[in-house]
Amino acid sequence: MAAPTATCCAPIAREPLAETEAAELAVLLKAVADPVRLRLLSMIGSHAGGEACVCDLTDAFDLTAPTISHHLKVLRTAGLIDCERRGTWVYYWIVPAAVARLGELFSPLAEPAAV
Amino acid sequence: MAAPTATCCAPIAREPLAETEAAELAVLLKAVADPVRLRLLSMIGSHAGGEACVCDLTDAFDLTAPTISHHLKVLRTAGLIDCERRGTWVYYWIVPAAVARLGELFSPLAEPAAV
DNA sequence: GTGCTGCTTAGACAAACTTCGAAACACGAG
DNA sequence: CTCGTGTTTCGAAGTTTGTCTAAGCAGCAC
Repeated sequence: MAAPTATCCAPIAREPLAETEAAELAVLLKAVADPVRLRLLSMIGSHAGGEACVCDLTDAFDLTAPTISHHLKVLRTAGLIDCERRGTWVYYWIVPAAVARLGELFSPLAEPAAV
Repeated sequence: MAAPTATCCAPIAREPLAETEAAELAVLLKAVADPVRLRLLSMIGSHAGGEACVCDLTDAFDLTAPTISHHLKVLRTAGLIDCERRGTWVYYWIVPAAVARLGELFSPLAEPAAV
């Protein structure tokens, strides 16, 4: 930390991800790094009208309702989806800005690394 | 499970993520859903020449060498990075195709949900 | 060959995550 | 108001993950 060894290779010229930002993005990624939540997100996103109610989502899985509710809460806490109660049912929809941030994250890394 | 209630909303017209594919993508996402691995990936990707040696990566963290090696192995197992030993040191670089797949995953969901 | 440095593997443990069952809350119907 | 349905919250098991120490393998210097 104090004195670089200077025997290996050049130090990192540009450190694109600070420790704080990495932790913040990891929370976002961890929210989608689960098969159930990934499918939930895609179901909500591909649903006609851009909204899906919990009952539809629950029926699509072999999981109990509390489990689905928990996963939805994780996605909502991460800011990836939002919800509203309309009468008996609760409807969920995607927050495009948050999802777009994930997509943009990997764009610069996907290129073949310029000098 | 057996009989759909048919009282709530329309069934999902298009289910974009099959159970198998979701599980496969979750493995990929879980590999980057960690602050340390996220920073490792960005460090390797932003390093001059597109390659980074382990000694540089280890020095940048307050973690022991085995821990860094473990995280690198997770990224390598996921196919996101590759490595080669050249003499004393081991060099890592990014596999652009694998990273690009992550970026493309969120593109259709980031749009404001067509009808 | 012997010793030193760099990196990985193996095993162990604490923390976090996923899932469940039971209970509580919200809303409409009668 | 009371009841039934839909959804969330509350604890509690079982599993996975992140980190460490100790040990092993690979290559350079002498």
